[in-house]
Amino acid sequence: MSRLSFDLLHTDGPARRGVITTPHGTIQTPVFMPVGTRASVKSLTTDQLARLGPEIILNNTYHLMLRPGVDLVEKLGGVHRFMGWSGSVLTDSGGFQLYSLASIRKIREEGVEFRSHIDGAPYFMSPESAIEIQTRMGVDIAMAFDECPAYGISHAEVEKSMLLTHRWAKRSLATRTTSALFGIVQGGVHLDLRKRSVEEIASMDFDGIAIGGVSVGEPKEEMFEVVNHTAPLLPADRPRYLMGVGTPEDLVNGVAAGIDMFDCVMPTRNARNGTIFTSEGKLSIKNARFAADQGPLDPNCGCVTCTTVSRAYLRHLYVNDEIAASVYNTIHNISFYLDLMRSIRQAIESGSFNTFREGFLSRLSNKEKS
RNA sequence: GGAGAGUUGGCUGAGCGGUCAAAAGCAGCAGACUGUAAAUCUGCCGGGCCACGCCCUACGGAGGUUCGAAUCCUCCACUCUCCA
Repeated sequence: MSRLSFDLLHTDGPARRGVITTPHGTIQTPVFMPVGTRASVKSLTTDQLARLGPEIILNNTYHLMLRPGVDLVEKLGGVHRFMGWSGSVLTDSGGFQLYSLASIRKIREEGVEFRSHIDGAPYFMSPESAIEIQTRMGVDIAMAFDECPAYGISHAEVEKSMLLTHRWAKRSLATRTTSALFGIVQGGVHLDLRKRSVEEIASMDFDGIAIGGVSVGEPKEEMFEVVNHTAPLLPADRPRYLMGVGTPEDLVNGVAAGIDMFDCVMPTRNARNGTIFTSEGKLSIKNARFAADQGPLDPNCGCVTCTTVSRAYLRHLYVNDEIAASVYNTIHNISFYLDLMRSIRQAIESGSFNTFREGFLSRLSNKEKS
């Protein structure tokens, strides 16, 4: 009973089509994982989420550690049972919060002193405790505890941070037991550091490898310079996970670089903020021009939202702060992302990924112009 | 019939001689969001321009005082409260 297995089914150039197997089922890759930070994909019930068909979602160690706390989650049977979710769960280790909550933490060699963003209470997280927490919560895939450096700091500082991430990676791995564990490559936008980081992380026995430290404010060209440079260096026999990415275009481009897994808050957060992803580009449902638009959000979408309600109704819900606006929009955006990944997988299987990609990107750029 | 309070930009509502095209909130319009401190945040919001400066029209209406008025005075209109 291995923690995790990965089978590479097809390749189409650098693009890969595979299957990950966890104790909670199989995951067809390339995959997009909806983010459910606090054991909830915001604005959806677990049932609503399940109907959309994702095979794996994210939770967050830091947030669940603060509330409701690991002891309780463990006592209640782990995150799956806690939220009534039967698919796979990957947890971020809390490493990203070293970046997003930089003002309320102090990093040391042993680990990090956090202040809870909720009540200011002090917490300490180490690589060991981060992995232990994730394991006790019963997640399928845990992430190594890493430091995600901010964009714009010096090469020397990024290197120092990267080396800490490497040392923490070893300690994370030494703590692995039942949950699968992914290592995280860092190195900022510096290609030499990325290469060194891959060499270090890939030499360890992780169940998968992630590229972290992107989409932290760097220009998109730099992000893809890093991804295009780093992904090909990763071992082919393990899943490759690009953390925190991204837009629909980013997913397509990421797959083209050889990435297997993605996660991003964008479809869920943007849904709550009124931005809708469609086959014709994104739109803001707040716009006055949709006030009397009887059409669906996306004419090419078969989701519950698109098959039952109009843009006019969705705008009305949004403008009136109705909770249903978030629900409908989230259902659609997640559906759109999952459909996109399905199309990508089919394209790889049929050896037409490049054609698919070119068509997809040119369709979007045409929309930008018009 | 008597006494008092009030009338400000789409709405609520500050301002009470210059620094006021007029606070703030709401509404409206648009934008951002990438391992979620986010159902959040940002910008615009009288009109016009040869726009980081100028012109026009504006604080119930009409006059007046003043170098200068949304702010002071007079009259008019309307609204509200209290006493008969």
